[in-house]
Amino acid sequence: MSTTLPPDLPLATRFAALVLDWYGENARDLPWRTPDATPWDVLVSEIMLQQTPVSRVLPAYQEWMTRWPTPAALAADEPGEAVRAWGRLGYPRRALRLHECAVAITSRHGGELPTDLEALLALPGVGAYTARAVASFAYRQRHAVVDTNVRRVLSRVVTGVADAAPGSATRDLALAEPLVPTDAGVAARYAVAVMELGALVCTARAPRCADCPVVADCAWFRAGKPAYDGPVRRPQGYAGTDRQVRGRLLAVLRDADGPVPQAALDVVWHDPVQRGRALDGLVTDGLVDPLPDGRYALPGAR
DNA sequence: CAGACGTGGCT
DNA sequence: TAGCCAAGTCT
Repeated sequence: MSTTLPPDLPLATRFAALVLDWYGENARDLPWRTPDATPWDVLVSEIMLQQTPVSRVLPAYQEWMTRWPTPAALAADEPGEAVRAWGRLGYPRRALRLHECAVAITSRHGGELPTDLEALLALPGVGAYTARAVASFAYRQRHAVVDTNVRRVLSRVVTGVADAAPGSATRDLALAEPLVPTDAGVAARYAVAVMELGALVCTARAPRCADCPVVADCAWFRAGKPAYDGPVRRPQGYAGTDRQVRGRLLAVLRDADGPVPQAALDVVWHDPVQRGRALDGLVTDGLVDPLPDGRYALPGAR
């Protein structure tokens, strides 16, 4: 990567210009980024991409959008079908919330995604990141859009630290805001560009600094790429947890054509106490419906 | 604010 | 191999 930008430009100006230029040549061709992508397309992709890699989202996304191209289409179907189509993307509550989103959008917003941040934030499963992502990517508004990629990039470039400490959304936005270009359209392209840089170059594991367009402005690189020495992140353990049991229980229901007997669920985990707790949790979350006859099913229309 | 919440690929 | 990591949100 090379640049001929004057080195005396303010960091914010240089950073945005360099990242935008890089994005122009290195952006991936993803279906939710096409010019004809609707706000609904953007929202569905954002929800699916929460904690889930692009490679796994791609096939599920294509199938989902073919089946439910509009919020009204999804709202007209049963929530259990959304959970089933979610497949093995993980965190299936997202499927349920996406269905709730579709219902809310259809009933309260005439079937169109709202355009203002407050209304977006009010939708189920839409938080500080996703609301700004939709407002920016779909409506070309000017917002600081901060996800884990952006947090890492800014931590390195601006703060000079290898990784963002677990922090508040307020602090993240304060760090990101000064770098956002003034013009809304430019800001929207900048938002996706910084994320892309974090996803492809300024990665968590083995950053490709040699290919980075802003390496000359990176405080972390200039400091010799010191190792992260901040607060230790909590372990992410999975084996043996309720989450694993929930996953197995739900997989049985996803793969079944209809309601299943208790016995079909009992075989997936040896410990009846943990199994019962996990099943109760799924019912509480609305991911599983206990039927009057003792069987269990994915949530129906009710 | 810390912890819960899935899943699979990569090092 | 075991652990790390992936476009977060909710409580």
